[in-house]
Amino acid sequence: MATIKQIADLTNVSRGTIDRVINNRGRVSPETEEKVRAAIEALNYLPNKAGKNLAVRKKNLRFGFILISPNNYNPFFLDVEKGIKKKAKELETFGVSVDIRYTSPTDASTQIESMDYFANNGYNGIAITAINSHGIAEKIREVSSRGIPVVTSNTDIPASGRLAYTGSNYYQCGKVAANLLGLITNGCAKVGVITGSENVMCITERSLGFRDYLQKHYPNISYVGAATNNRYDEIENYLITKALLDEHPEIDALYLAAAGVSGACRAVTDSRRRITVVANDCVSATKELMRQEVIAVTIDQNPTYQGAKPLEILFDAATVGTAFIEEYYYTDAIIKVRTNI
Amino acid sequence: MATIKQIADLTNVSRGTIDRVINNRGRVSPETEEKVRAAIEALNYLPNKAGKNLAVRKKNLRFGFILISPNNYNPFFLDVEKGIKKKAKELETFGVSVDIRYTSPTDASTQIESMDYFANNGYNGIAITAINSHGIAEKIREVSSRGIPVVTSNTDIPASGRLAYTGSNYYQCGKVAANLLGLITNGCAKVGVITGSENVMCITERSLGFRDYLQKHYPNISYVGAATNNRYDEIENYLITKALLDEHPEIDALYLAAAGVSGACRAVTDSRRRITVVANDCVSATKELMRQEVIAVTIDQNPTYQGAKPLEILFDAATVGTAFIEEYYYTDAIIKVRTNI
DNA sequence: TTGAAAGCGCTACCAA
DNA sequence: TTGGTAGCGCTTTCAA
Repeated sequence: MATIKQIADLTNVSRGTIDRVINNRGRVSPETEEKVRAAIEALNYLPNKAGKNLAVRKKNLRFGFILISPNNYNPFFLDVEKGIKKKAKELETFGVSVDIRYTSPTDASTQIESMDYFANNGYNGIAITAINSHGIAEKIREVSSRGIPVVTSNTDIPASGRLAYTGSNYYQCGKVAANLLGLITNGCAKVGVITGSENVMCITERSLGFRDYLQKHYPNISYVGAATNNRYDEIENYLITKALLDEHPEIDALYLAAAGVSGACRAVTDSRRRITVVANDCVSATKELMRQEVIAVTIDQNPTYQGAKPLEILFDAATVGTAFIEEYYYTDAIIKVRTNI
Repeated sequence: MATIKQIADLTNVSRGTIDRVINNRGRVSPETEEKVRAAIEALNYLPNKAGKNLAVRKKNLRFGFILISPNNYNPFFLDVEKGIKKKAKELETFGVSVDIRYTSPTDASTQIESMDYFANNGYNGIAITAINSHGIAEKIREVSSRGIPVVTSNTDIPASGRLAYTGSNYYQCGKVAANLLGLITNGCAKVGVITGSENVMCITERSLGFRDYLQKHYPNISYVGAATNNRYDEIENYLITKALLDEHPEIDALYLAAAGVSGACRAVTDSRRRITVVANDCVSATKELMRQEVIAVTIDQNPTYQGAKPLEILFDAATVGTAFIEEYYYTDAIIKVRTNI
């Protein structure tokens, strides 16, 4: 509970100099630095957040968020957007402003362009739902090296110099889905999987976790086949699901590893077969389908957190520094059934 | 984003007076008050949290938490305690200190005594995992009317003048448990329920939600019978569960509505029958039993939140005031299976 | 009833 | 390289 002032009194060094030592701003002689550090140690100094929060107003921090457009592509990002806006309001009181730029989930160039825009216009940090592309990785590296921290959200690009990742542990989500499918089918089923483009959603990871867990724990659940949707399109999803079900009349369970639940579920209800459906995420269409008992259970991934947390991380990085920031902020695998949506 | 200073400049009234108006401290003439309120409206003034947080240090706030002892009675409260300690550390930076007093889950007098202790020793707010007793309700009313806000946690006493409640919506938890039991048993089972003392855990609410949902949605699940444990004792729980299972050999599903999973599950494994077990909470014994696939699924209630949130509410009440504080802060019904614990 | 000023802890700036 | 000072927004105290 020591303060900078107390350290100043103890060491007979001015508060400004103490500040320079604490925040490694340089321009301090080795002797005074050592003296100050000793006092910091002795008094067990910890920076006071309230003080910092007040002083940071003068910096007029600005953060940019590059987000897959929820309206044009994937409604999942609606809740991410909610999280962004809520946190942005919260940060207003600290003089922080937040701007969002929306991009396509497939076109890396719009994301790169937005990165440049934020980086070249004085923004102090960037969050991005990053497309899995080499160009993005390079751009993140460049921006980071210019001293602008970047946080990935929802989709990670590990080897890019980004400060942190917030989002799902996709492999685990797949395992949880398999776990539930096993419980619901009493460990006996013929299962099909509907997957999607691997550009954004790390769907391969989910499918992998799903298959691994089934293989290990449920010998009587057989993996019949998978269908892949490479477009962001409910109709395409309907068609590939229908084709899979037609081709495999024995399928009695379905794992929807990607977005596009409406199309897939329409094919399920059209088939008039009794199929246990396990999905991911919890957009409004999913909620409705759970109420209708078409989808039995879904694995959600806390989208509002994925919007809010990156901004919190960037704010912390700008105030208390990057020392205490971890690399991974995984969201829980949140199980939803019709009674807890 | 207006500040008190800006309002002062606009109205030619001093900052102290503005403060008196904003916080209703009185001693302001009607004319100036009106003038100030108009300016507040016009500039859309919102108090700045960072400023308040800094100034509040001088108050040296102290909060008391009255907690059912996790070590002597129910390990569930271990995680509540964790939440308390984490938030207490966080609040240290604002000059706040937090003290915990532990009580029995059955003896109301120790809780009343602790309430008096906190109230008579200058504490600025009290959180309590309240026993359902008339004496407690009266004491909460008394303390509240003395201007010390009280927040109930885990167990509510609505008609007591308490400021807010944080914790489970027990009825909903019961519904979720029934929902899952229905899914896992494919809507066909003979179910028994193990309940416990209704003093603390609102177990009646859970059982009610459970039965209501089964009745409404699963006509082929029959409710065979219930056993009640009135002691906080694993052995008692073992004995009553064993008795229930012996009495009803047809039981193939069990809902553990109360604490005491070890005893109940021992009776289940001893029986060598295949029984689908749905539990509540996620203490370490529960986790282990899920790994062993004795318990299929459990409904958790975010105990750390139940420790942290009451302190946050008391802090907000002491800084920004009680105007924006809601009455109910329900925790989600968190579904846990072996892959997401 | 009102105003002026100090102070909460930290940071930034200018002067030395 | 260091010190002094003003200021972030709010509260409190003392004086008028």
